[in-house]
Amino acid sequence: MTSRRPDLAAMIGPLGRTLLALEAPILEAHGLAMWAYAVLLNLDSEPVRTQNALADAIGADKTRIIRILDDLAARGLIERRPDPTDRRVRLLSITAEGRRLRDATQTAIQAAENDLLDRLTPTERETFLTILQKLV
Amino acid sequence: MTSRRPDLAAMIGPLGRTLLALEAPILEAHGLAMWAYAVLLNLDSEPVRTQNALADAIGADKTRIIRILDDLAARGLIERRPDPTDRRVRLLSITAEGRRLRDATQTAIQAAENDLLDRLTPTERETFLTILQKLV
DNA sequence: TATTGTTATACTCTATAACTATA
DNA sequence: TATAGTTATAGAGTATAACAATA
Repeated sequence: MTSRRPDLAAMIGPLGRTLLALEAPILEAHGLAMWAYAVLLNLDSEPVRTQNALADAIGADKTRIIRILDDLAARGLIERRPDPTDRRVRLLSITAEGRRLRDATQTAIQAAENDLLDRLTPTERETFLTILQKLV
Repeated sequence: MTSRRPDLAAMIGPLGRTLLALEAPILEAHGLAMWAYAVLLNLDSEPVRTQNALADAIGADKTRIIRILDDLAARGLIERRPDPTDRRVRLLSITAEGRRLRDATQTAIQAAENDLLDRLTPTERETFLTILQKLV
């Protein structure tokens, strides 16, 4: 017997597109491409070893993030230096300015997302976010 | 003060990719491309007037679905005939065979999705689906 | 020989613009 | 003139394969 619910993907897909459309102008206003923002989000205090690992972490592919890292480094938002112990690998870290930009952008984005989440009751909202984290 | 939650998009995005990867082999096994499946899902008993409307409904663009409709029609899964009252527009309807294929595919997909949803308690699962529908 | 990062290339997906046929 | 559908083309995004440096 079919459960007769909408497909999960049929809901997640459009929701994702909505969020993307919501973020696009905010990202542009902050001078960040989507993947650049994803990179900044995944660079925290501790440096990330290997660009490969970073690419995996954000669901991209290693060849794709190179241009993005070039740009971010050129703008002083991240630092990319060779690992002294293995000069093949690059240690990636976010700079103070990068962190500032990332946080400002995130604040704006989450504010926009909150407008959407306001359709939910506070409990629903809490539950939804918890479950999402559980699924991802 | 920042809420310090992960961005909604940062969770929906990867979840969407996961679902896509989950569906890909199932869709292929049933001989359906992703957008073709989306079309079949949105065609129910009542015919859809204008391809434009259908494209909007699935978040695609009118030029994109034409090839897909051609293919589906050639395979007898949908019917596309001119509206007698305005011969510019096409009336789109799903055939019995199309419905059969769509339902079989959906059953398989939802079964796969259920494996993922099994990480949740029954109540969480219920709430999650309800909230998702509310947001989309 | 294997691995990290890089570059160049090919491929897919999507959007834009121009065309037709109807109205 | 405006609209539905179509086609052709260009552009963006992504993946594949080959390369250099290091281990």
